[in-house]
Amino acid sequence: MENPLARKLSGFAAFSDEDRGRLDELCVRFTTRSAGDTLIREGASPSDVFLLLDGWAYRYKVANDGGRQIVALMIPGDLCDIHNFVLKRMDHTIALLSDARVAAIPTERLVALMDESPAINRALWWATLVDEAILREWLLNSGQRAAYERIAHLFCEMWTRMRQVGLAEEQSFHLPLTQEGLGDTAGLTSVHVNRIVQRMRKEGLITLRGKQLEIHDFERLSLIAGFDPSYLHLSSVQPTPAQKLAMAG
Amino acid sequence: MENPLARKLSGFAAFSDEDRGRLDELCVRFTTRSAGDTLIREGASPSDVFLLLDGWAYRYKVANDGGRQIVALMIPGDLCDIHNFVLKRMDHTIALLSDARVAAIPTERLVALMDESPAINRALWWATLVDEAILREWLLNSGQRAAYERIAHLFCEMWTRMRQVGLAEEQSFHLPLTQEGLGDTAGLTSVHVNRIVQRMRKEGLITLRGKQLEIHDFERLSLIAGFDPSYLHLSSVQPTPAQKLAMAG
DNA sequence: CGCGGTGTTGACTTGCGTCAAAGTTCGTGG
DNA sequence: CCACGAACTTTGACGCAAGTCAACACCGCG
Repeated sequence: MENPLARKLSGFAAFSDEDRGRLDELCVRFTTRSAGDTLIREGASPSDVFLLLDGWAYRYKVANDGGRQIVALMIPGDLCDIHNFVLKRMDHTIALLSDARVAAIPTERLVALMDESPAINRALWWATLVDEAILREWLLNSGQRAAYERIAHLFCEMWTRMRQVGLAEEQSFHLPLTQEGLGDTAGLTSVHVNRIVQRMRKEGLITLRGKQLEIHDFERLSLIAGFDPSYLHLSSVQPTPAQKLAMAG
Repeated sequence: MENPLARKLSGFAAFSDEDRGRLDELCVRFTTRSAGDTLIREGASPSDVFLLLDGWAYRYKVANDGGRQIVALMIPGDLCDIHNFVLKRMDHTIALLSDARVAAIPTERLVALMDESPAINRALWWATLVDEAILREWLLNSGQRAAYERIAHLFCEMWTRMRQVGLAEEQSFHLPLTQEGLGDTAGLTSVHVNRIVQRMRKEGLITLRGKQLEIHDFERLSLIAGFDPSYLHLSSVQPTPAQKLAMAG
């Protein structure tokens, strides 16, 4: 499967050949950008919507005291900002975690596409609402879970999402985040993230080396995290260990 | 102004008389519910979208250990779940914080409306994207701000939103949240919320009594919170003290 | 081969949680 | 109109998870 957008959206629904063609068309013109590049800055009013073809990006906001909060992680197939077809100003910044190929889609093109195809329109709603659902889960993560569980949850989510777009192995995937990046995502210090990663290693749960994360025991990890993938709203998901446990108990 | 949905959406754009009529039509059939009632339960697949005409509601999720996280507060004019026209299962629960009047709009009606009127379609996208923007700000709040700032930020946001729909006085508004509710929203214990509220009182910032919040010094409060309302994407907002400071410095 | 960005470790501090007991407010029914 | 109980608020003593600071080690890259 070539087109990562189609691959992602097909987690929600199937498309006609015609729609398939329209989606493919969006991906043909792209540029290559390097890790660390800022795609869209807070306050800007971009006229393009960016589509990640390859590599990782992230949204972040900064607090008054300079603390950075990563509010979303984006992987291939994710649209960087549908927002801008309605909202005038970006309320956060988007930057790249790794080198990436990025397609810039003129906003009008996307709007036209939603008019042309009800299926695509619906699929874009789906993608937006899933992003929102992920934010809710992250808020639960930040507000209610201890650091150890939080990191476990983040690992489970990213493995599941990478899996869905065909970019994760059975046990491992590329995770281009430093420990500081993990901290900024989970609302923790890099020092504390380090201690947690150490502990996960000691307990045989994971290997994390050179931006490659290997999960040795996904079942145990998801139990620790209280991870239940239903918030990702994928059309077909297996029940997780946590769910099975809930059903049994 | 009668219709709270129209009042809210007009924070984004003006509507033709025809669209105005369509929006009014949505509000005619409503039921009255009491504080504490659950509107939609996690896991359900509702066939109606609820519109809050009156009173407050909230979305929440619970963690494995029983901790409750409030992931959204809803005030009159807010739509409880556009989600369900695309997503099959609710990933969170919606309940009432106060007695409320609620209009149930059949999902198909809403979908039809979006087809009939591009302006309404756009406005609903706007409302959804603003909800998402609020979630991002809450995540920043939870992840990066200290407890005192967090509560201050919550107060600033809710005053601003209540103001926008015409339900806040110059200095005060009805806030039907217990201190435990504030805690579940901000990721804090009710005990700690209490200590913070005490401190805010001592510093002359607020009066909080019997679900009525009075903000004596919004400017100071928003400076403490680092509150910048631009994430609410209202069409016309005054620059805040925090913004003025940033511009000056 | 050296440098900058990471990761690792230890000692120390602190904000917030926990537990537990009073105090207060409010709605309800006698 | 009062009495009662339930829900909410307040207070204090204490513990701990996570932050801070600082030094050092590692690793990959130019």
